[in-house]
Parts: sequence; structure tokens; C-alpha cells
Amino acid sequence: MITESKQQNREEKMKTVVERASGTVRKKQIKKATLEIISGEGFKNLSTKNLASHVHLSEGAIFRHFHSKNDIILSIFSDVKDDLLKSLQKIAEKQTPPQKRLEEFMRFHIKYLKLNNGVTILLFTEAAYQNNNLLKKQLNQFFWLIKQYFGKIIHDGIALGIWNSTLSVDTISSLYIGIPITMNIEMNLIPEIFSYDNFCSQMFLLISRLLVCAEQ
Amino acid sequence: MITESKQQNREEKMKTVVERASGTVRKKQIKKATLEIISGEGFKNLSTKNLASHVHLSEGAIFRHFHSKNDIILSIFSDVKDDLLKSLQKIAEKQTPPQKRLEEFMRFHIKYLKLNNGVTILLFTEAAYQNNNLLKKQLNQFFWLIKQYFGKIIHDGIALGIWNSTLSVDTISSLYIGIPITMNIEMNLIPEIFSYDNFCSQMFLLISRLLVCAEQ
DNA sequence: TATCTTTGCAAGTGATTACTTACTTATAAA
DNA sequence: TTTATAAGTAAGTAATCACTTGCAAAGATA
Repeated sequence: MITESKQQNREEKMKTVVERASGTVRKKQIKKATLEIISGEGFKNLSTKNLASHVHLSEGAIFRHFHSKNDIILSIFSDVKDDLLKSLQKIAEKQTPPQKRLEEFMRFHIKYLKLNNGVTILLFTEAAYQNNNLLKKQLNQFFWLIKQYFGKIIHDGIALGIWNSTLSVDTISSLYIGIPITMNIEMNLIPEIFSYDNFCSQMFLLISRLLVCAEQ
Repeated sequence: MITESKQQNREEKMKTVVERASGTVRKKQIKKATLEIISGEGFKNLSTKNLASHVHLSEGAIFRHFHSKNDIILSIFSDVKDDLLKSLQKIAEKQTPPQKRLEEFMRFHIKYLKLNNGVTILLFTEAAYQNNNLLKKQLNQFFWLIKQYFGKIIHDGIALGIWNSTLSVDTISSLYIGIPITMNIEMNLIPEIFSYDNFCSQMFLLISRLLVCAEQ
């Protein structure tokens, strides 16, 4: 009896976000479990059965919230766009000095990927796994946007005469793209050694040096 | 004496052309098909059935030459070590000027990954897919060695007073690692736009500038 | 109270997976 | 020529896959 009322209370608490919320809560749980499995157990263990056990549901219940396994991945993809891309855009479009923006941009980018470790693995592995054109197109747009936002900061710095105007913004942006990816690789391959803060600072230093370099 | 030399000749023929060669030829065919499937059809189509059809054999025949599917991948991994890593090491240990070595190093590295497109995808996807410790360890060693070889060139340049001695060789090596990976991504996502030669030259220019940068 | 929607589960579905088995055939050594 | 071995196949195997179905029950609404 006591247990029952406790359970009721808990359920009523959940209700505060209203009935349908249960669906959205489940969706979040499933997506979270997806990333956990990918970064913790590997992509091949991302079966609907294993996923179900992670969220303490039956396998069939998964399909109440996502109509296919692929839909889960696409939904995560959409989340990354909302969370990461929009934030990077905001930082890039700030009115602060380019150097400050650059550092904030890099720190945010790297921190996000650190906190959401499974995301990078998911995006790349899924695209390579499926070789699906829609996925590749989305992934391409994803990188293109990051390069655009990063490039905006560089452009602004050049316009202000802070950074060297002879550099190819596009190439630096491409070089930049490699940084978070490298971090993710090192973080996964040598987690015991990898230092996030050190990595951030060192890379910011290198990019800064590269930008002012040809001023000499 | 005559019989002995005859036998020797036969054995030499065996090694190069006949019988046993069939096995090694098949192995090469199977590994080639593996990379073709991965870069052309995606990782999920790398089934032993599909693999068999690519080399025009029955599925069972595959297992005459590799005792498991995983063995094929490990064998490819071994090939990459022999082909790419040893070449990069040779270039790094040459007695030519560091600038020249650096360019040769980068060009060779990028060209290899361009010609063997499936390799990068295979290494990363497989490690993320399986989340296997042995694979991760090998992949880590793989990156570590490339960074070591690259770092040797940088060290030599610094020792000769050509490049800035205050730079962190380790961080530049990490930054460098991202370049071939970025290339592979761009090559796969936007193959119609991507220009290999342009990419190589531009990245070499950036790294060169970075190295001399702090001399000012 | 009656009804409707959402959420859940148990028990399936056919398809596909890596790999095996039992047997055949080509080839090269003895 | 005989014999041994490597290379091949057809037809399996059990396991797992993503996903479906039929039904139950909780919760909100009326």
C-alpha cells in the first residue's frame, strides 16, 4: 500500500509535464541510451533489444516512440543541429573581439563534443555504415555550417586588421574542422592520458599563432 | 644434384606463380573487395555473402582464406601498417632538408589515403563499431607512430634553427593528424568539388607558416 | 461512470547474419 | 600413375536482427 501511494506520487510528479510529456521523456531516455551504448559498448551493440533493456522497456515499446531505429538516429542528428550549431552560430555572430570569439567558439565546440562523446562517433559511423545519401548530405551541411561560422570570425579579424589577410579562410576552416575530430579520437583511444583543458588551450594557441603569423 | 635443383626451381615457381599463389591472390582479391564495398556501398553491406559475390566465389570459399570476417579486417590493418607506416617512417628519416621532407611526408600520406579511400573509413568505423580493445590499441599505436614520424621532421627543423623552437611539437603533431582525416571526410562528402592537389598545397602552406611563425 | 488515447508488454514475424559441414575437383608432388 | 592437398561448392546451422501484432491497462477527458 505504501509502495503504491509512493508510485502514485511519482507518477503524479511526472504528470506535471502533462501526459504527453511521458512520450517526450521516453524519447529523451531512448536517445540518451543510444549515445551511451555507442560510446560505451560500440555501434554493433546498438540493437533495439539492447536499447530497450537500457531504458527498462520492452523492445516493442521502443517502436511506440520512434517508428524505426533509423528515426532515433535522425532525431539525435536534429538535436545536435539545435544544440551545437545554433550555439556556434550565436558565438560567431557576437560583437566581441574576434580573438575572444575564436576562443569561445573553440572551447564551446570541443566541450560539447566532450560532453556528448557518442555524437561524433554516431554521425561518422552511421554515415559510413549506411552510405546513405541523405545522411551524407546532412553531415556535409553540418560541416559546411561550422566552417562558415568559424570563417566568419576569421573574416572579421582580417577586416579589423588583426589577422593576416593573405591567408585562405577556407583552408584554415578546413584545418580547424580536424581539431574537434582529433580530440574525439584521442579522447576515445587514450582516455586516461587525454587532458581536455590542455588540448583546448594548446590548439587555440596554435590557431592564434597561425592567424597572426604572416603579419611579420 | 639435378633433382635437388629441379625441386628448388619448382618450389620457387610455387612461391611466385602456382598453387599457393592462388591462395595469396584470393586473399588480395578479398581484401580489395572489402575496401571497395566499404567505400562504395557502405559498411552495412560488408556481409560475407556480398563479399563472396564480389570475388565471384561461394560464401564458404571466403572462409578457406580467412578464418573469420574479422580476420580480413585485421589483415587489411596489417597491410596499412606495412604500406603506409613504413613509407612514412622512411621519409621522416631521410637526410633531406626538413621542409622538403615535410612536404613529401604530407603528400605521401594524403595520396595514400586518397588511393586507398576505404582504409580510413574501415579503421575508424570498425573501431567504433566493435569497440574492441585490441582494435583500439592498434589504432592508437597507428596514430602514435604517425605523430612520432611527423614529430621527428619538426624536431629536426627546430634543431637546424629553421623552425620556431617554442612550439609544442606534440600539439602540432595532433593538429597535423586532423588533416588527412579532414581530407577523407571532404573527399567522401563532396567528391565532385574536392581537389586533392589544391588541398595538399594549401595545407602544406599553412603548416609551413605555422612553423616559422613565432620566429618574428 | 463511460470513453478514448497513450503507453506498455509478450510473443511472435521473416529476413539476414557469420560460419560450418560434407563432399567434389583441380593440381602438383611422389 | 597414384596420392595428398588446397580450393571450391551447395546446403545447411543457430543466432540475431528490426519490426509487428493483439491485447491490456493506466490516465485524461467527457
